[in-house]
Amino acid sequence: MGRQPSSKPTSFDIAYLAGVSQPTVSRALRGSKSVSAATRANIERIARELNYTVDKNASSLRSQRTHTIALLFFEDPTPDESMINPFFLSMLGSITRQCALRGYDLLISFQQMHSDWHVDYQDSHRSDGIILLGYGDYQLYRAKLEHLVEMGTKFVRWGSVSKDSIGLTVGSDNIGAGEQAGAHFIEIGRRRIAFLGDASDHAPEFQDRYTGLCRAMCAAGIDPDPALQHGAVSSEESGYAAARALLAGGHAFDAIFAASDLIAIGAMRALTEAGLRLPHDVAMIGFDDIPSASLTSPTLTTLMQDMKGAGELLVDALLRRIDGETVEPSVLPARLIKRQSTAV
Amino acid sequence: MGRQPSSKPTSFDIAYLAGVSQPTVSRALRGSKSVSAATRANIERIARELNYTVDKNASSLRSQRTHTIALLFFEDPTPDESMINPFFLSMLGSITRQCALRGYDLLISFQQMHSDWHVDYQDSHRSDGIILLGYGDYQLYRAKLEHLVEMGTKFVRWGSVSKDSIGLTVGSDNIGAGEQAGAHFIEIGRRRIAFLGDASDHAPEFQDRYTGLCRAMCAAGIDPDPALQHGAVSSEESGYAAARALLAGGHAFDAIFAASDLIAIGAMRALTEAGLRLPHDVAMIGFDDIPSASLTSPTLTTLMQDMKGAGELLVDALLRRIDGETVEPSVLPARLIKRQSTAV
DNA sequence: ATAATATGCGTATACGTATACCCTATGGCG
DNA sequence: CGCCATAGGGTATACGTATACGCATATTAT
Repeated sequence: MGRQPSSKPTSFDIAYLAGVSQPTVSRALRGSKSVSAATRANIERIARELNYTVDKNASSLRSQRTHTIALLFFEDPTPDESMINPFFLSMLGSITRQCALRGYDLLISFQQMHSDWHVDYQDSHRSDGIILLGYGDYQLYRAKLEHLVEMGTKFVRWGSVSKDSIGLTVGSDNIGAGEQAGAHFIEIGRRRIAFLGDASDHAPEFQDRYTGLCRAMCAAGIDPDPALQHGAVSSEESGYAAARALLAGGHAFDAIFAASDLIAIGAMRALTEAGLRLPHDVAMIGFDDIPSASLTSPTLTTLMQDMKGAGELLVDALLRRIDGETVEPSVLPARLIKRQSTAV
Repeated sequence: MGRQPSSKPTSFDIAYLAGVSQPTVSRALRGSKSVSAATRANIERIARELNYTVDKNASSLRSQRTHTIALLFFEDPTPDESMINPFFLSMLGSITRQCALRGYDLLISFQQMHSDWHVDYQDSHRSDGIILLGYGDYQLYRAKLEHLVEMGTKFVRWGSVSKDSIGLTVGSDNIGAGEQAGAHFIEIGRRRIAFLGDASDHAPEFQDRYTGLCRAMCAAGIDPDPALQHGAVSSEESGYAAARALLAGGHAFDAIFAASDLIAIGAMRALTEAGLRLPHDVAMIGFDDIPSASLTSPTLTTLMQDMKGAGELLVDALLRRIDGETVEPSVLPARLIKRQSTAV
């Protein structure tokens, strides 16, 4: 039976049926305390019966609040399809869930690092705030972040948390994680520990992981050898190349700390090809605990970031910024997952 | 120098500066042909200078078009965090890109299959249409899809394409893919081929894959043995359990077609534990070509779906439906990726 | 009993854009 | 030279909600 009143009901329709004015309907549904319990109940009942739902556009236009947050995802190296870092994908899950819980919609967009996202999204009133995710050259990033701050845009960023980082940042304790990796290597008797990953200030997170590693080594009285550090971005190929370079360097090593699991997987391939046995000849630790980490042979010891906590924290921090609070950066601990690649 | 006019510029501001009326600004920026080239150029220049950007809410409210599409993602078995099928995640990439290309925003939301998404999203005017993604019990799904159709909601669904499927569907050629798997097994001399995956009408895609397998076997004069089919949902644990059941069944088999790579990976674990050698004793084919498929040992032969094409097709089909066209369902071919698990 | 609140709601209006409609000036045509 | 079509753009208004005010009635304080 088509009992369709021909078009979607508005707050006027339900006001008429409830015998009140339209503003009262608005107040009732938004939970204003200046409407009596009886009236509110009646309005809610009618609204439910009519399948009424607040028009998001009208609501946002009037209140200047969209109840939507935008997630901008950067992919710097690969404009090609789909080889997204699995780590961010799982964070996506917890972010969406957290948004839903808080009654926010999530707008998502993939961007090239060099595009003009900072202009476009700064405001066409699409969202109340922005979450920034992704790796990429930090120095490129920097200018755009500054622009956002200048424009007063509300945003949170996932990345390296330090005093001089721009805007509000949430991230893993990369230094602490690096220390864990180093301590674990030392515990199993390794002393010549290599690091694969960009350790410059173009990649602050990787840099922090390296710093942590060095710190652990120093604490154990070992002097980190700069010759054992080779740059790499987070990809399998890049890890493969870095490991080849390390081998070609001719400096002895008995352990590798890779700045990401993808790097580690590429490196393992290079080492295996070179006839080295893992973990006997070279122990390996990765970073992220992507699903593939438990499928490599040997299975990969790695540092698991708290993705669930990360998503929740990012959303929470952003919403508080939107509400005008001053929010402090926060840091999440990482957990070492021991697998075969460090089992001696 | 803060030359901020205190608040975001509106079309009135730029109309004033251009010496025209507000509607002319609107027309010029939307590309109406009833505004002279000179006027339009002038307006566009001023708009750019002021960093003017059309207010999405006002625009949508007036025009009743949001230029946004919603992506609803279902996860039936796991309400827990993050173990999303990697296949859908990579489709996400191509969907977002395609949306961006077409000038649409993408709203994303994860849903439990049994929640009331069909009511909530049907329209609070958040989006012009919906893309539905995810596995789950099809019979549960069915009723909600019918409701959507009834309400006139525009949507596209990723899934099994058949005559009786509800609404507009885009999907892989699962039957053809199953045939490819079967033909490949037969080509390498296998005849006792098992299938791991739900083959009932609760999972039409898996059912189609099984149908294709059977078809290939029949074409080769082999009679499919129902005892070699064991139900499984798309997860590693489920694949492990199914393979255990298959082994326990006591019926001989020399090949397994798994309905997904996750199932295949779980099954490989079970077989290895049981002392079977792959591919010598049992050949294996999976489905999806997730990143992990090239990391298992042996590496996994699998069917790769055209995710890039899928995303594009989904978005394209939906936009055409939104524009009122009648759109036919479409089917995408899958490609067999041969790896070690079928290399005899 | 009267002034001072508070409660519950109606009136009016603003949010910023898009579109239906109308008007003017021009040019082409007979 | 009068008529009509057309280009170009102005006027008025609608989209559906949220909020600033104001105004009764009910409640308390004095």
